[in-house]
Amino acid sequence: MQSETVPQDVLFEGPSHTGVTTPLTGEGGCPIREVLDRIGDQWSLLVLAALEPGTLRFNVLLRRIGDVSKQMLSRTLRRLEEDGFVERTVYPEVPPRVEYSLTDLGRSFLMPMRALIRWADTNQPQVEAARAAYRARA
Amino acid sequence: MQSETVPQDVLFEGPSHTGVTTPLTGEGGCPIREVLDRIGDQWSLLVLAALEPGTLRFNVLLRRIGDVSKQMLSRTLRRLEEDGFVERTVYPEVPPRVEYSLTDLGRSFLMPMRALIRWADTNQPQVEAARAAYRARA
DNA sequence: TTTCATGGTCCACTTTGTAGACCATCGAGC
DNA sequence: GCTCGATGGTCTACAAAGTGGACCATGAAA
Repeated sequence: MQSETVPQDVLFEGPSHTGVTTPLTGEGGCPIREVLDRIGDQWSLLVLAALEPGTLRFNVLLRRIGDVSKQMLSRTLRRLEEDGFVERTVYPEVPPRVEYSLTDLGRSFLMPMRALIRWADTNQPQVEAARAAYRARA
Repeated sequence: MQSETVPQDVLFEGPSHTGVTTPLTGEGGCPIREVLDRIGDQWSLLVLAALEPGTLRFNVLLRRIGDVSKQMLSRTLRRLEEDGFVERTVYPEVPPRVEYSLTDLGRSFLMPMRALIRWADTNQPQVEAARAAYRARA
C-alpha cells in the first residue's frame, strides 16, 4: 500500500543501465555512497562553491572559507583534483603561485548543488520552526 | 575582468530576499553552511534515502545501512528529527518499538537530493577517468 | 640584513566516531 | 521458574580524523 504510492526505489538503484536495486551496504556501486565519498565531508561543497566565480589561489581560498585548516584545504583540493572537479596549476615563481579552478566536470556539478542550496534557502524557515517545536516538546 | 564573465555569485547569496552576497565565513546565513550543517555528514543522506520507501524501525535501519554504529544512527536520527526531516513514533510495547519516517519536509528534500544522485550516476565514468588520469600522471 | 609572502607538510593535541558491553522488560521455550 | 532472545538505546574504552601552529626554501622589497 505504501510502496505502491512510491514510484520506485530510485534512490538506491545501481548504475541506471543495470536496473538492479542495491541496498545501501557499502559495496555495489550505490550512487549515494558515490556522492558521499566525494562531497560528503565538511569542506568539499564549500570549496566548489568558493571556486564558482573563478580561479583562486590557495591562500585566498583559505581566507575566503575562513575556518578550514591548511591541511584540510590541501587534502580537499587534492581529492577534488583527483576526482576531476578541480584543476591545479602551478606557476614556478617565487614565492610559489598555485591556482585552483573548476573543470567542466566540476562546473556541471554546480547545477544539482544549486538545487540543494535553493532548497535550503527556501525551506530554512520550516527547519527553524521544526527546531522550535522540538525544543518546545522537550 | 574575471568577475564580469561570471553572471553572479548566486551560490553565496544570503536568504534570497536580502539580495546580499555573503562570503562563506561561518556566520551570516550562508545557505551552503545551512545545507552542510544538516546533511554534510557521513550518514544523514543515507538515512533519508533509506527512509524513502517508507517507515522503518531503528534496528532495521541499522541493518539496512550496514556500517553505521548504533550511536551515530541514534544521533543522526535525533538531529533529523530536530530539523523536521524525520518523525519518530514510539509504541509503548515490550520490547519497545520505535518507528522512523520522513515528514513532508523530509520528502521534499529528496527532490534536490535525487538531482545530486542522478548527477553522480551519470558522471561516475568521468570521475573514474579523471582518477585514472591522475594516477597516470603520478 | 631582517622581513615578508607563498604553498604546503609535520607534529601534538582535541574532537569525532566506533565496537561492544550493558540495561530493563516481557514472551516463549524448557 | 529459569534462561534466552529481542527491543532501542546509552556508556565507555579505544581508534580515527581534524586543528592550530611551527616549520621550510626562496627571493624580492625595505
